[in-house]
Amino acid sequence: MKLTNTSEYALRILTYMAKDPAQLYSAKSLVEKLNISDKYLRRLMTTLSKQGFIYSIQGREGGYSFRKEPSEIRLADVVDAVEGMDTYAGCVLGFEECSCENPCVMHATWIKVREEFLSVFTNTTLADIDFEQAKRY
Amino acid sequence: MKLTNTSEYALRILTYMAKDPAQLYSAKSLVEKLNISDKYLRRLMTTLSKQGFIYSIQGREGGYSFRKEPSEIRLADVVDAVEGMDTYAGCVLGFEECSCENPCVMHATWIKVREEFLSVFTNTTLADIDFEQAKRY
DNA sequence: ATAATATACTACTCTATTGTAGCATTTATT
DNA sequence: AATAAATGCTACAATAGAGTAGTATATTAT
Repeated sequence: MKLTNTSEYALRILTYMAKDPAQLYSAKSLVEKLNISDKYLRRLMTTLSKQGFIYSIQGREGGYSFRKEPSEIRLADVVDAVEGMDTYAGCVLGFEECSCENPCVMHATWIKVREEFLSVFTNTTLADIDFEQAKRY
Repeated sequence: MKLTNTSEYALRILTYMAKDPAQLYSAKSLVEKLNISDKYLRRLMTTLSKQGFIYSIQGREGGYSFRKEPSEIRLADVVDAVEGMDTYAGCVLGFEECSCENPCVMHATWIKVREEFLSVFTNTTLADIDFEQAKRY
């Protein structure tokens, strides 16, 4: 029950930006705040830009800002964009053919966990985050 | 929300064996049934043996059988033995210092998912599996 | 125009997981 | 004792994710 580092980074970045969504953020400022390596963050920002979450503005005084409203960005959308959600929707034992109609022995046990994950990640947007309760960023 | 392949394999093997827990299983029979490569399965069986879940009986007519009762093997124990549960207990954004006292912005959202996972995997043993409902194995 | 400052792109390296090959060891059967 | 059939071990190969380096491109201020 662990996202890839890349998904973690993407969520770190976008949740950080969502706290003040109108601002323009430079790669430099994000790197300093979020403890992600410079080059890797830049590459990820390009991905997030191409996926339509953010604008990237090149040149001096450039940076990144939201293209979509935070309320229109679900956590699952972010994960899906950078690593794909397919893995998270699959069988816990790794069987391709597993489904509710053709379940593996773990299916009934696992589905409770999987549904909770999918439910939280599809029903939570960047605008739903309670920034006040957090002691970080 | 995906286990490693190795964890998947370990659970495939042990849940399969748990359906008829008194039996002695050869590596060959497990490979044929469970679609795991021969060498990798053997290595994994040695790990599961060293971790105390199963006996391994060498020589002709050898094989593997349960050392612990299936009712004493929790799913979390299996995952912990082959890949460690630490990753699954951590912060969704990857912050080392994240906790309920010092939460990240995603903490409240993520904890619901994490607790469901930990609860299911620590409260389910190999004996709790409903083999009748499964259409596989 | 030029310099400064920002992002974009491509290719490479590093690391951990996963998978494979070959040989060694063990034990029952004959 | 020899053979056959099983597991054990060590080293290597393949792959994917993560991270790095260097160069190219774009834009603004002067």
